[in-house]
Amino acid sequence: MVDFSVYEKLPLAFYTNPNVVEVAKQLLGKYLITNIDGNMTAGKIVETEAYNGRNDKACHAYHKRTPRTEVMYKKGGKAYVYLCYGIHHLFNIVTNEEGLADAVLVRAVEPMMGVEIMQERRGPKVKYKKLSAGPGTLSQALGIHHQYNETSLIEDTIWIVDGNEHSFEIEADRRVGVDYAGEDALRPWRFFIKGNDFVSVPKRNP
DNA sequence: TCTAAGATGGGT
DNA sequence: CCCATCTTAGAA
Repeated sequence: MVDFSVYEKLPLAFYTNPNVVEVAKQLLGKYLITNIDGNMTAGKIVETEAYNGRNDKACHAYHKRTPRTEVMYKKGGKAYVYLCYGIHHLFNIVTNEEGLADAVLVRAVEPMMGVEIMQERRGPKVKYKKLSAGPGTLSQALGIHHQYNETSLIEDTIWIVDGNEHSFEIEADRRVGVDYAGEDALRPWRFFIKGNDFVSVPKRNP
């Protein structure tokens, strides 16, 4: 079992980066940790998507500030968790400075710690490789509910550490499920670790 | 007020 | 392929 206490929590400056696409790539290989209901669980981030509030129609905050998207306008380093299809709680990381609404959707993690807890949360019939291989399932596995919207990632409920993993290749492809965004749906803003078993959707053939 | 649609996932 | 399930945003 890995001792995560030796790793440093990512500082606020990591999240206030004005380039959300860069942050989405940098998040790959980092460990997302939660301490919820007295249970510590962690997963390696293996798939992310970047969303830009100013030039990207796929972003919930594109040219509009509403109660739901308000958190994205805050300073980077907070969680944006929203309910999708009335069922799934999708976890995003708010980035950029206050007033600039960018976020990174975490689409998949590889279980690293608390696997028994994750299995318990997901149910007994779920196979290991399906524990956290998707944006809805990883939230369930890590215990992230939309009540954690606006949670600071600099505190001790949900946070991210740098495990100094660099031995992987990054692949890029279109984002999933954003066809409504027209030409912006074509942007290659989904990033994932090549060959990782927990990536939710394989790369399209070019 | 009313309603359509949604950054999904699991089952047939 | 079908559908669960409910908030949100935008229309009326």
